[in-house]
Amino acid sequence: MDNTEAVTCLAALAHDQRLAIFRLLVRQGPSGLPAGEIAEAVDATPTGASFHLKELDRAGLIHATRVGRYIRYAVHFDKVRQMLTFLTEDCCQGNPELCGPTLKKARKLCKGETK
Amino acid sequence: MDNTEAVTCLAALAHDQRLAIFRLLVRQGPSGLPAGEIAEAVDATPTGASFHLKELDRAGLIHATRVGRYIRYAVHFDKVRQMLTFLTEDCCQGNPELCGPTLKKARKLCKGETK
DNA sequence: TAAACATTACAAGAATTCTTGAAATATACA
DNA sequence: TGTATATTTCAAGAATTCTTGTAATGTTTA
Repeated sequence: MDNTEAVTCLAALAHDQRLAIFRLLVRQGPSGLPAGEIAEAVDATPTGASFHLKELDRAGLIHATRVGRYIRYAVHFDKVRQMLTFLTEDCCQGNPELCGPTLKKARKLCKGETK
Repeated sequence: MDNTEAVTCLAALAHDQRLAIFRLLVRQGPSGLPAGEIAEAVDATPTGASFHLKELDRAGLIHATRVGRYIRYAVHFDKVRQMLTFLTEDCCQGNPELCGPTLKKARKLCKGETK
C-alpha cells in the first residue's frame, strides 16, 4: 500500500453513508449483503447506494458478486488490514511504548503476525 | 466516537499531503515536530501546511503546542485508536475468525485491552 | 522598541465530489 | 415471450474542498 492508494481508501470511507455501509458490511462478515438491503439499512436511494458502493469497490475495500438477480457486496478484509497497518507504520521511531503500550501489538496483528 | 466524528477524521486523512503529515508525526511520536519542519518534509508551502495541520487538528487527530516561537504538532494517539477501533467494531457478527484470525485481537489491542 | 522569524488568517478562483431523477441493463418468473 | 424486480448508468446543478498569494499575529533577539 502506498500513500495514494491509502488516500483513495480513506476518501472512500470519509462520507456519512459510505462509512455506515462499510461498518454494516464489517459486521456482516464475508457473506455480505445485497445492494437493496444495504440501501435500505442506511436509508439511501438505490441510485445513491449504487454510487457509494462503487466508490468503496473502486478503492478495493469491498467487492461485488452477482447471485441470481441480486448483487451482494462484502468487505475485502485483507485490504482493510493493509490500510490500518499503513496508518500506524513505524510509530514512535520504533518505540511504540511511547504512544501507549498496545499500538505496536495491534499493528503487528493487523499485519497478520500472531505474536 | 460516532459516525460523524469518524467521517471528520477520515476526511482529514484523505488527502495526499495530510496523510503524509500524519504518518510523519506517527513516526515522530509524542514529541512531534514544528510546523516549518513538517512543511519542508512533505514539500508544502507554509500556508498549505498550516491549512492542512488545522484540518488534522480540527479532527482531533493532532494537537498543537507553542514552544518559544515554534508551534509543535504531535499525534493524538488516543483519538487514532478510537478511530481504528470504530472502523472494525463488531466485525463478522462476533465471529471475527471469519475474516482472518487476527482482526479481533488487533481490535482489542487498539481498544487498550491487553489480552 | 525595532527587526527578524514562525505561523496563521483571509479571500477568491479552480477543481472535485455529491445528489437527484430518468432511462438502461440484467435476471427471474409466469 | 412479456412482465416484474434489482441494480447501474448518465447527466447536470449544488455543495464542498483545494490552492495560492498577501496581509496579519505573536514571539524572540538585539
